[in-house]
Amino acid sequence: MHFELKHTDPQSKARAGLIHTDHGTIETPIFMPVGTQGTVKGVHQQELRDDVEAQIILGNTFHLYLRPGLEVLEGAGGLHQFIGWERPILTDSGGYQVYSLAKSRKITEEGVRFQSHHDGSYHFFSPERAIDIQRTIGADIIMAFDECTPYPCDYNYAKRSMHMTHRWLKRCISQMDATEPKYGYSQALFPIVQGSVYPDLRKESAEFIAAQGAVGNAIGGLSVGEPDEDMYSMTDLVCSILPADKPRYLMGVGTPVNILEGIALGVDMFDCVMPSRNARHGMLFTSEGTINIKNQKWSMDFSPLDTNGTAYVDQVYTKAYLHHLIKAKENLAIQIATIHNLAFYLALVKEARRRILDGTFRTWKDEQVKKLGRRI
RNA sequence: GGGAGUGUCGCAUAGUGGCUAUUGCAGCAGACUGUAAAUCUGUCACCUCACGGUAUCGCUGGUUCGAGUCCAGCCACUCCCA
Repeated sequence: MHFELKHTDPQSKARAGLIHTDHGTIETPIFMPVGTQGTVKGVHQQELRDDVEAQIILGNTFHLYLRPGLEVLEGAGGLHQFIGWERPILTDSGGYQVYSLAKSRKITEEGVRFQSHHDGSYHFFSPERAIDIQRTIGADIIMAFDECTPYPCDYNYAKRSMHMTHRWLKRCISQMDATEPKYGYSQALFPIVQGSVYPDLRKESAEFIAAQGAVGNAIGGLSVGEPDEDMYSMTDLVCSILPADKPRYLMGVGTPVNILEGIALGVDMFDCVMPSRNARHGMLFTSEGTINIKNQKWSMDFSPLDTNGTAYVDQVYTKAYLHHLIKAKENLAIQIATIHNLAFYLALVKEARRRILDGTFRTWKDEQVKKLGRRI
């Protein structure tokens, strides 16, 4: 994998580039739909490719390891083969589950013991194990095993955790060096900056991560409940330290506004469950702002889902129809809403890229931020 | 005509003498950020922005310190026998 920086916006810190992988090229800035269990919930792979126009999707090491398990994944010839997705895949290492499944795990220097929510069995994730599993899954980009700290997070805890994540990173790198890809194409390891919302910790972490010389770098531990201002200031600080010639991935972010602001600060890659999860819960992100399609007020609104939408569902289906489908708990409601939201996110970053390249990003971004944050 | 049974906030339910009438569904809203989430939370008799106030268990009486609960009459519905 290698990154080709095409242009940096002189009026902001936004960048446009290309990430070349063995499964194809990704245009940045990019949003990556989350497909934890080998599926972006509610969307067919063909729709993901042709309607959403996803260029890369995520999988999750912890969840795929628990089910279907490594035997199946290896037997299938890797995750791409297993799920019928020929474009790039990125896997999260399980570091987020250290945060989200805090009730059922125990952290030590050696690694993390998780208790399965399926059968109560115990599973130990070390940095080495996380790499081995990701070798078997076979994603193009794999993440270092880290601890995603919560918010708020005590300074001393954040500091100790960050140093442990750094030590774990060294072990991940060693394990990468000691192993080979299993399916004939290369895999790139991205390390992750931590440090909670503390500038001195973020600076130290970013410098440590930058020094590893990885082909791409990630910012973790944000969008866990902290104010947006903290997310932006930490992102800004970290981006100023991470190398400019490598892609920067802001993990778990975010709302359309978060993403535009992140792009303006120099972030190249984003992922978030928000467009897919919220779609299932009736929340639509549109060019005019967010709407809750479950609200009674849409029952007689026969206008298209999103007049400015680029996906076919935006023009073919009306708000009243989607309102009806979701109230009736029809599966099609989830499919339409998810395709819409993801297509909206992908169109947003595509337009951002175009604006960066033609020099109109900054003013366009400021206009969009005003519109997209609205509730209609 | 005779007999039996049932009436609880839109629907369905719990409640047979004691504190604020239970729960589910539907309805109306809200939340969701590297997915244990097609989930969760609130609200859901009436008035009030709210604090708070006023009611209510088919109807009317009665017994009782106290009635959704016991008694009587009436009304409605269901079932059985003619």
